[in-house]
Amino acid sequence: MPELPEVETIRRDLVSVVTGKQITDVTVLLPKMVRRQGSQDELIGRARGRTVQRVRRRGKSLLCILDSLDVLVFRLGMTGQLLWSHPDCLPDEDKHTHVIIHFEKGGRILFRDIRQFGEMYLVKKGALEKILQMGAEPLHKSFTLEALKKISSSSVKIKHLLMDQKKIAGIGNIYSDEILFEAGIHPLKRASALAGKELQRLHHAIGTILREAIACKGDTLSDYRTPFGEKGQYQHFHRVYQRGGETCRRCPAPIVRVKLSGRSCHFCPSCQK
DNA sequence: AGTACGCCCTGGCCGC
DNA sequence: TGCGGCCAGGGCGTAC
Repeated sequence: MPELPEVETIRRDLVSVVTGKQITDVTVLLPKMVRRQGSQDELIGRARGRTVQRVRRRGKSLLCILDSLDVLVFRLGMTGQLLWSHPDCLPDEDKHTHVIIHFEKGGRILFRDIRQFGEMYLVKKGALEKILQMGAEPLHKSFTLEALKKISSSSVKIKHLLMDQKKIAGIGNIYSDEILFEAGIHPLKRASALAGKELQRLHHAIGTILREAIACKGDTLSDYRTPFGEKGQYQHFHRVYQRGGETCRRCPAPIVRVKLSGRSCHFCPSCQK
């Protein structure tokens, strides 16, 4: 479940190996992973021979900006991985490897995805924001308390608001639970009902939790790996996520788990009001 | 406008 | 040992 901290970790690793490198070919093993293109051949044709100028991230999407000003977009869904493979350092492709980006001198990015919820596509740089339709970048300096206040005017549950990619980009089920615990806010509370102090705590918690998780190289509950095959470490620091029934880290109450439109939601009923 | 649910999909886990 | 059934859920489409 790569969320912002995991994708940011992937980005930081990939920057060092693909920046300035030429894409020599693209192998598509599972065509449905390539979306929005007229055909997979169109994507292959436009990517082949181009050089990666920059590797960026927007929300949970990883972006490779090519010298043609085409952008190669990867969305990893639940179980997507971008693994760096080189003649001197495995891994090799397997049945879950759906696309391979070949680089000069033998380097490859393997796009693996066990559940196949991910996707990739190529888009003109100028059309990127319109197609992504993403909200604020929570770690960007433009994401001020005022910006959060504006977003929070709706009456949706705050847990849903945090996970709404059109409002705030990059937060998923794990980090929304962790952020709300850190802020001491009940996940079912209406966004518009949050007091000024609560919004302040929420704004602070978003930055704190996401930065903490990036420092841990993300969260490996099952499938997530960095491009170099490392696991993240943030799972060892969960306050609430997947701790249903266990004791709260701040008080004697047990962590509660509820279902919220098909998603699990964890919180401390005593610390989060 | 908000909410719920099914769909896509695989592997892990449980009970028999 | 194996097999059916259920669960996990990001994002999207649809229904209420």
